[in-house]
Amino acid sequence: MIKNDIRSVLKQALENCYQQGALTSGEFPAEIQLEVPKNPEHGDYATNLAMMLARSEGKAPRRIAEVLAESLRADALFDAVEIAGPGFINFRLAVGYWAKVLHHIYAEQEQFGRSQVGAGVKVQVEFVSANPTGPLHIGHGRGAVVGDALAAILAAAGFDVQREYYINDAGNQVQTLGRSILLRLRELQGKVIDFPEDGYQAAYVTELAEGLRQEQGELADLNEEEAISRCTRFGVDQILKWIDTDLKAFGIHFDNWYSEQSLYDRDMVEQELGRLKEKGLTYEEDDALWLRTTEFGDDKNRVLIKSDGSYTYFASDVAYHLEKFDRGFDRVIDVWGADHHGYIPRMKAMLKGFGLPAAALEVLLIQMVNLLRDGQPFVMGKRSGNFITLREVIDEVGRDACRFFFLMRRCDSQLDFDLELAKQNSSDNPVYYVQYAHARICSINRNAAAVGMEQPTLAQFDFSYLTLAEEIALIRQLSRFPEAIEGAALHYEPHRLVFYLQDLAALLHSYYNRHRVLDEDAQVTSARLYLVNAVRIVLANALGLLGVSAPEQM
RNA sequence: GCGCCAGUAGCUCAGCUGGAUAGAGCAACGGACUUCUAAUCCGUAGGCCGGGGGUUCGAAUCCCUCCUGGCGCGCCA
Repeated sequence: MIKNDIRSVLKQALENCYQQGALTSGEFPAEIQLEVPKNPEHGDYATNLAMMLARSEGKAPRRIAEVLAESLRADALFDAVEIAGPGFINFRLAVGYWAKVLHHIYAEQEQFGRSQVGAGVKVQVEFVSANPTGPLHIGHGRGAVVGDALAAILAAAGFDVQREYYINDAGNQVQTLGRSILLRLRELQGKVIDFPEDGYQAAYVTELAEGLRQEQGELADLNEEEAISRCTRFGVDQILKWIDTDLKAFGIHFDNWYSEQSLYDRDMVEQELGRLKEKGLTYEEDDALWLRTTEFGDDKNRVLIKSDGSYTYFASDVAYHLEKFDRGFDRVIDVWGADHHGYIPRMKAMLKGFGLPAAALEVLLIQMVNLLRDGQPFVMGKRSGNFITLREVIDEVGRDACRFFFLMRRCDSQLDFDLELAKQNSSDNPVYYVQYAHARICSINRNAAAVGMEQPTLAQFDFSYLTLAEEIALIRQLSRFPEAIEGAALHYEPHRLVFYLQDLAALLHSYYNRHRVLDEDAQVTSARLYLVNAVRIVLANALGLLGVSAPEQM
C-alpha cells in the first residue's frame, strides 16, 4: 500500500540525515504519521514528521522539514515534495504512479482493496443474539447489519473471522415464553385464562400456540412443568426459524449458532466458574458466590450464584466468554444494544482478572433507531406488541436501502430512520446515488459494446490520454480504497466505507457530467473506458462489503 | 446521586492516532437535459464546533467544570 511505501522512504531519508549529521537526535517516532490533506493543493499525502522531531532536535520544524525534503526529492515516487505551513512536508505522487493504480485494480479485480493487516489474528464477531422470544425488530436490524458488514470488512483486512449468534435459550425469558404459549393454547381450547402482565402479549404467541394444537392431546397428559417445557422448546425452535429466515432475507448468515443451554448441558458454567475460583477471584457472602470485579475497574462486585443456588445470567455469560478464548480467538467483538453498556465494566473486569489483555474484548454499542414516517416518530411499545418487525421494514423499503441506512451513521450515535425517505427513488436517497454511479458505468459499457468498441486491455491502455484533473482525482480516490478498508477494520467503523463510497460516486457523477467517456477520439475513449471500469470495480467491491447490491441498470 | 453515549450550518450527520482556510447531503436561492440514464451536475448563501477554564508550536478532537438530550445503575434476563 502506498502509505507504507511513503513511510519506508521517509524512514530511509531520516536515517540518511542522521548518518550525514544533518540531523542529530537519532530519534525515530514509533509510527510516522501520514495523512490525506483536506486541501488538495497540499498534495496527495502529508506528514508532520518534522514537527514531531522539533523538540528532540531543538530546531524549528520548517528547518528540519527542509533537510528531510532535500533527501526525499530524489525519490522517484514523488513529483514534488514541499514544505508548508508550520512544518508539514507535502508529497505529490509521480504521475506514473496513477497508471499503476489502475493496473493494480484490473489485476486484482474483486480482490482489490483487501489487505493482510489482520493476517494471523483470529477474531469472532458476535452479533444480533436477540432473545428467541419474539421476531426481530428494527433495533436488532441495525446491530445485524453493522455486525455483518464489520465481519466482512475485517475479513477483507486479512483477519480470520467467525460470525456467531448467541442464543439465550436458558433462563426466565424463554420460560415466560413457554408459559405464555401454554396459556394461549388453553385459551384456544376454550378455557378461561388469567394472562399475567409479564407474559408475552403479542399476537405471534397465539400463532405459536396454534402450531402446537395438533399436539394438545399429548400436552394435556403432562404435568404443568413438563408442558411448559414442551411449549418453550417448541416456541424457541420456531422463533429461531423466523429469525434465521428474516436474517437471510437481509443477506446475513452466521457461521455458528451457540446455545446458552449447551453451556449448562456440558457443565461449562461450572467448569469456567471453577477456574475463577482457583484464581481466587471469587468469594462467598450471604449464601451467594461473588466475583471480585471491583478489583479490575467495576463499581461493585457481581453475583455468580444466587443464594437459592441458581446461576445468574452473568455466570453463563462469563462462561460463554471465557470459552470463546478457549476456542482460540485472539479477539472477541460483541455487538450490543447501547442499553447494555452498563454491562461492559464487569465483563472487562472479569477478563482482566483472568489475565487476558483489555483489547481482547471489544464491545460495539449500537445506539437506538428512531423510526419515522414522513418525519413523524413512530412510537413502539414492546410488551403491547405494537412494534414494527425488521421483516416489515425490509419488505417495505428493500434490503439495499435498509442496509445502507443502518450503515450510514457511526454506530454510537442515534439514528433517525425515515421509512418514506428510505423508499424514495430520488436524490434525497443516498443509496441510489451510489448505486446509480455503478449503473451509469455499466450503461456506458453497453453503449460502447453496441458500437463495437471493445474494453481496453492493459496493453492497449495509454495513460497519457488521461490528463484531466477530474481523472486524476478519481484515480486518487481509487488508490485510497485499501486504506479505507483498513481504517474501517482497525477502528471497527463500517460507516467509513459508506462515506468513501459517497465520495467516489460524487467524483464519478461530476466527471460524467463534464466529460464524455465515449469520445470522438478512439484513444481517449479507450483510456476513459479503462478508468471508469476501474471505478466500477471499486464501487462493486465496496458495496459488496456492505452487503448492498451493485445494479447494472436502474 | 454515580456511570456510559451524544451536543458541529435551518435539518440529518462526517471530520481517521491533536494539524494547515471545519466538510457533505437535505432544505433555500440561481443555473445546466435535441449530447454515454437529469435517480445527475454547476454555482450562491449558511458556523463563538453547547458554555467556561486549562494542556501546547497547534484543540471540534486531550483534561477539568457546568448546561442539555438519550441510556444504564438488581441475588432480572
